[in-house]
Amino acid sequence: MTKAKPVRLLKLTPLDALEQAADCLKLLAHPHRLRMVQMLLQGRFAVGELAESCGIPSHMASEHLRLMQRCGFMKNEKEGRNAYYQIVEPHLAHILACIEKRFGGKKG
Amino acid sequence: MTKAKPVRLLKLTPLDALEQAADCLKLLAHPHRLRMVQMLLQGRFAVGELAESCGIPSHMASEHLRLMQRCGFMKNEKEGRNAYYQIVEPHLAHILACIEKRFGGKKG
DNA sequence: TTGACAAGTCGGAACCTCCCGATATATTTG
DNA sequence: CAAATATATCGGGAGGTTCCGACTTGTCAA
Repeated sequence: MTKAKPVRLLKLTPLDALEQAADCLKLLAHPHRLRMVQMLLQGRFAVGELAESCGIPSHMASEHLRLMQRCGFMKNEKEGRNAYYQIVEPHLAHILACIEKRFGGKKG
Repeated sequence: MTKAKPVRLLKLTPLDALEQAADCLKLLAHPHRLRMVQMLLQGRFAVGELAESCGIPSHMASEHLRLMQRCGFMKNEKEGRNAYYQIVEPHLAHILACIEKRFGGKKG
């Protein structure tokens, strides 16, 4: 026997799946995008409303939303001159819940 | 009354807390760091073992670990010429569970 | 049709992250 | 002591992200 590494019964996610996961987390890892996701999990909002709540110009909100739409987090519906976005990735609710639990879902 | 924005009873995390959250997520958003966290949630490992499992040189693992230590995710214990790392942020387990549920905790 | 408004797109500057080779420090072994 | 091993640190180049102003497109209202 050659040193016999103790393999300790690990459950490891393959690295290429972790790479996908990392890409999704990178997308979430932005305060304005987190705020938009948090709002959209609670209601229906147009780009301008999301932008105002983040304190950014609406063309930047539009870019953030486009990124999140591309990776399958959300879709949009046009209505007159407004565009309403909607979460379509169900796991976002779980992850946001984790984040809120750690970073002030409650008072402090 | 002036237009009376419908405030829709939203629960919003303040932007500065979301900024902290985003910083933590950025740190997690890397396939090798995710693998290391996943391993350390299941056992005790030295830098070299973590590095080997990620397929990277150990001095790079060391850097990743230092970043995660700085932000309070983990601490280390030296033992002879080895350094063993240990998760100290309890919420990492929850977030990793979310990630595994979405990105192949099981087979596919 | 004209003007105002909402949303989306484009190009570029500033900044940050990732990765690497080289080097440093500490510990054990001969 | 010198050599080997494990970990940590440093400097820099490549590539990516964020943000912004300027512009375009599409819609509604007068």
